Amino acid sequence: MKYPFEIFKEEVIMQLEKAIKNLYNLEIEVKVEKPKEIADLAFPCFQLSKILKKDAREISKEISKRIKGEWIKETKAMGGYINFYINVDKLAKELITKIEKMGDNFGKLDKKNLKVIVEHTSANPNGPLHVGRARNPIIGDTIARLLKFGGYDVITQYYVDDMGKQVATLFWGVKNLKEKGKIMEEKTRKKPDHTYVVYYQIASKLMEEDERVKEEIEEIMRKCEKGDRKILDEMKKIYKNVLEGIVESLRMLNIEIDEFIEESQFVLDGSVEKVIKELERLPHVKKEGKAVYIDLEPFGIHGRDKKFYLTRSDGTSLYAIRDIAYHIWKGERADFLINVLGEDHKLEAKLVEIALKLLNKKTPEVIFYAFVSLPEGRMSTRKGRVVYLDDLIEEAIERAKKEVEKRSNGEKDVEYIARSVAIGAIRYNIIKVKPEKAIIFKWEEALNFEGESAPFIQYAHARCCSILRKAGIKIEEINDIKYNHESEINLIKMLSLFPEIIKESIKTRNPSMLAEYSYSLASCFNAFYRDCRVIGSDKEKERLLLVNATRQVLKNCLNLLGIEALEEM
RNA sequence: GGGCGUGUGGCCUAGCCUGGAUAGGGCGCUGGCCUUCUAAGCCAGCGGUCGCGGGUUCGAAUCCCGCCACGCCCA
Repeated sequence: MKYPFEIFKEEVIMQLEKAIKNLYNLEIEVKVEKPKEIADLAFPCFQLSKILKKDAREISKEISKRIKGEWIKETKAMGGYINFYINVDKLAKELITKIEKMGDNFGKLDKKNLKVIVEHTSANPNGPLHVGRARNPIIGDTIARLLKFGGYDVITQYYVDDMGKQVATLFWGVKNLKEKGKIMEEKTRKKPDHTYVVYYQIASKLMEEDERVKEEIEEIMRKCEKGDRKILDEMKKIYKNVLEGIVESLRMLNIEIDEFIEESQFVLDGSVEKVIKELERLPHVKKEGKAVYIDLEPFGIHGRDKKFYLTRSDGTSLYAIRDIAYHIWKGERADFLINVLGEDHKLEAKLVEIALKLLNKKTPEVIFYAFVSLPEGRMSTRKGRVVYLDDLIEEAIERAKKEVEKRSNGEKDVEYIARSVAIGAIRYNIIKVKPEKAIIFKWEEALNFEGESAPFIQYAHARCCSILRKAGIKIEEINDIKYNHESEINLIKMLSLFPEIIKESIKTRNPSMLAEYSYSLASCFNAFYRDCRVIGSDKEKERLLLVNATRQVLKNCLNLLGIEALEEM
């Protein structure tokens, strides 16, 4: 299926290719661009100018005379550029009809029949999620929503590290501090992840100070690695509570994860052992006693150490080999894999990739994000230097509530609106910045409700709804829709770009592009709102159609961003 | 020492893959706009050597090389 702007673009390219062929007998790959305000599409003639040894201005004039098509309203030669202008009447009619007909599906791309597993969050269940890693679920969830919209079959997975140091430390803490009554539980909060993290923090501290504690925790880990079901089950009883808390936080952010995959699964079902055996047979894989490692020298990795250990000298598995087993398992269940990981996992991911390639298995595409740190440095659960996601959410709701109450007429659902605004603001502020850029957390920025923010977009959507509500009439089909005002035309053109943005942000795996578009669309609508009276004007009916189309596209944007499209604010 | 990433007005950020017209936005600041569809809005203004140096090109924020700073990592 094709959307109007796409058809226009294809027509332009076809016409250009034809004209160039006829005029100069040249076959080149034509690339058009989307200039800001000058035109709807443009073609620079400088390359041709060089080939033909002819003034670009002259070329643009010659070519532009030969261009015609049903979507192209006008072609202008300007300097060395050919500018194309879309037939707005045609666009308005076809676009608005399409939006009306497709509704929530407008912008969707054709079914691909490809299955993708998006792994995200995968935080150690030793305490609540903190803001430092909050980018992970938000990026992951938005990518998953985008891919679904783009016609892929998507499954999201959370890989639970249930046998690592963090969970072992938590487990030791609960066993020795809680059950032996060494510390009293302070129930400052209802969520279990917050009550449990205290044991983790104290146990970590004890482990640093006391060699015996360290030894006991290591013993727990060794048992896990050997696949001791009893201790794994015991540990699960504890970390499961923390995980529930994490899931609850995610749910607050409108994030649901389809599957939780436990790391221990791959030890218990023997797949880790199998992978080790397979790897041992390969070149570059060597042994040092019982410890198996990959020699990284041939792969261009020149750190201080060039050995990538997969097992310990006692033959037990290391984290990496379990990760490899997990990826093999995942790869068999999907056509491609996407992982969202913190930038601290760059090397680990590289090594897993090397191993998977050696085994001739699917490698994941990884989206790395840089950390959100505090002005005083990196966040750390262990050190207690953190801002928890739940605190951010709570504070955001608190502030949003004040804003809603200011505007309340007594009939609004203050709780619901405040919650949606708060969650929207948090999600938007994270997604609008591209993942690889480091962020320093500042409350006033994270809780911004003005300008380039979710509430701005939600507000535009609410305005659309309000107009439609007040108009109170059914929107009828109008045969010859005609828009003349500049703000109307700009809005239509902006609406027509939505499917293009979907395509591009999926292709580049960059949801910040969608965030930016949503803002531009809202902004464009605000200009229309300023300039064009809807209710009571002699163009009321066709303007209502435009408002409704805008409402729909804004809603689709917000859905993709995991933000509530509020009908009133 | 090595690898990956980032560097755009006081602060934050888009654009970089795929080079193209005066480098888009937002926050903050200054001034203005609520007797008509929600002012979480709108308008105007101030503010930029696109980290630095070189190269490629008709043309570089964008590509290449070198350097600097910051972030993450070297199990």
